[in-house]
Amino acid sequence: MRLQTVYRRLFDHYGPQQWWPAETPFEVMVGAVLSQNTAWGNVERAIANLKAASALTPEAIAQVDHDTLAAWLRPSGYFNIKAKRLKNYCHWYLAQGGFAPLDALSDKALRHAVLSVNGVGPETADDILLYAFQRPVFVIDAYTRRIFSRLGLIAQESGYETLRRHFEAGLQREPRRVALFNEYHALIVSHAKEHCRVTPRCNGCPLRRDCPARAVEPG
DNA sequence: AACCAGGAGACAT
DNA sequence: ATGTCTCATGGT
Repeated sequence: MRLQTVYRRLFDHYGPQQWWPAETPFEVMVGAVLSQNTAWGNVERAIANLKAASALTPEAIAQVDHDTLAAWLRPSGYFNIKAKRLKNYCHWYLAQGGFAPLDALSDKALRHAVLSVNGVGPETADDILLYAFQRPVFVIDAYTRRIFSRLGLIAQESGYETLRRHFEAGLQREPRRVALFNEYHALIVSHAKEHCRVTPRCNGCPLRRDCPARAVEPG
């Protein structure tokens, strides 16, 4: 089955997703770090804390002391390490001069720059590139691996870069790649939450005709 | 009451 | 290059 076919089925079933759920590019960046291996609802609580403290700015996060920041981040889990990572990111972001100078970089240069921040790995970097900078990178996450390996379209043991290139190459000829990659990743997350968790819930799954996992829970 | 959630880094091998 | 640990809250 082609990647385009999976996309069409997901879109027809779930509709447009309107991602990323954030009001500004900087909020996307913060959410990208806080969402590492964490349920999104918990991320929202932490971001609400930052907003309530008027601290959802790179300056505020860079300047506040560790314990205060960690307390705001508490609901999103890993609050000590995420406080460090967020501070790392904000110090770097301010040192670069903020959004505009970074936005002037090429896709490749920007990705390399964002990845240089300690605490920003490949998925977090690609969240930031796609959803904050509108660059055509395909985000790979645990859901993507799970769904497409269950469909038999990828090997589960493939590394991040291998998978990213596979998706980007498979969708190379599509028009409006940024909008497509944006919507595709969001649809993957919505689909995983409803039907493709660790223990699959295949009843009503729009991909079940082609998914071997349906045998686990006949639907 | 285990299991899971929109990962990444440090470290050893 | 690849495998194992750690980090931690909140919902199911």
